[in-house]
Amino acid sequence: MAGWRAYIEASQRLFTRLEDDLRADSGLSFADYHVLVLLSEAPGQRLRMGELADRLVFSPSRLTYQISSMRRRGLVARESCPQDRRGSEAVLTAAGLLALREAAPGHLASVRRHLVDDLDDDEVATLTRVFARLGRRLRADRDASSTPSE
Amino acid sequence: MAGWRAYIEASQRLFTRLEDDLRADSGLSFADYHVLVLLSEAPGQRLRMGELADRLVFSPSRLTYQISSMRRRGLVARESCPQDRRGSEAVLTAAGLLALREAAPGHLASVRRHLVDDLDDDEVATLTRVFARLGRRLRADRDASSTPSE
DNA sequence: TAGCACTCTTTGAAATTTCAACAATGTCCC
DNA sequence: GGGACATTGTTGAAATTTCAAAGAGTGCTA
Repeated sequence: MAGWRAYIEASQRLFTRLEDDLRADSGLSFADYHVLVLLSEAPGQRLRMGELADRLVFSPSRLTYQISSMRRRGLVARESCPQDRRGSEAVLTAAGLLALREAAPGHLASVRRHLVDDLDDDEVATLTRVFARLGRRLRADRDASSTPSE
Repeated sequence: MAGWRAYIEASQRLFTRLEDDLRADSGLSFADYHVLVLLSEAPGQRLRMGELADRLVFSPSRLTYQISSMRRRGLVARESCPQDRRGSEAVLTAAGLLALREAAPGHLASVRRHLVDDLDDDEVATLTRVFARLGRRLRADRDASSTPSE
C-alpha cells in the first residue's frame, strides 16, 4: 500500500510537470497534445467524437468542450459523419498538424528527461507490460459492466 | 513511447474506476479520502495547509476549496496555527475519522481488485521501487528550481 | 410504417480548478 | 525600530469539468 501511494503521488507530480513543460514551450495543454496525436494517427486524420472520448478517457461532454476550444484555435475542424447522422467527427487541420510537429520533440524530450532516463531497461519493460495489461483489463471490465447480458 | 501512452491511459482508467467505487460505497471523493488518510497519520491528526497541499500535489487554492468543502460536511475542522499566525491547520474530526474507518476496507479491496491482483510479486516490487524513486526525484527537482541558488 | 428503445452528441447549470491579485505575517538587515 | 522582501493562505473571476436532461437519429418489432 505504500507503493500504491507512491504511485499516485509520483504520477500526479509527473503529469503536472510534463504539462507545465509542454505549455511553456508550445502553448498546448496535455489534452490538446493527445487529441492531436490521436487524430494524426487515425486514418483520414479524423475520429468520431465517441471514439476519441473513449481513447482519451474523457467524458463525452468534456470532449465536446475540449474540441470546441481547439476548433476556435484552428487546431481541428468538425464534420458530421456521413454514415451515421447522429455522429460527428473531429478532423485534424494543417495548423493542428503543424502545432503537433512543433511540440512533439520538446515533449518527448521532457518525457525522457523526467521519466525514462530515471529507469533502466528492465523497469521500462516491466512498466510497459504492466500498464498495457492493466489498460486492457480495465477496458474489458468496463465493457462487461455496460453489457449486463454477460 | 507506446509504453508511455499505455501508462497514461491505464492510470487514467484506474483512477476513474477507483473514484467511482469509492464514491459509490462511501460518498467520499478520492481527494476527500486522501486528506483523511494524511490527517489520520499526522501527529495530532492535524497538518498545515501548505504541507497538506504539497503532499496531495494540490495548488494552494484548490486545497482551500477542498478543505472548506470538507469542513462544511464536518469531516475536518480548522484552527489557526499558534507558532505562525499566517498559517492555518486542518484537523481531523471524530466524524472524519469515522468516515475514513468506514471507507477504508472497501477502498483497499477496490485497489486490490483493480490493480494489485493483476500483478505478480516482482511487478509490485518494481512499481513500488520505481515510483518511490520517481517521486523523490520530482520533489527534488521542484525544490531545486524554486531555490535558484543551486 | 408507427412506435419504442437505444445510441451519439450537445446543452445548461452547478461544482471544481486555475490564475492573478491581495491581506496578513514573518524575516532579514541595516 | 523600520523597511524591503519573502512566505502563507485566501479571494474573486474566469476556465474547465461534471451531471442530468434533451435533441436528433437509428433500428427493431409488430
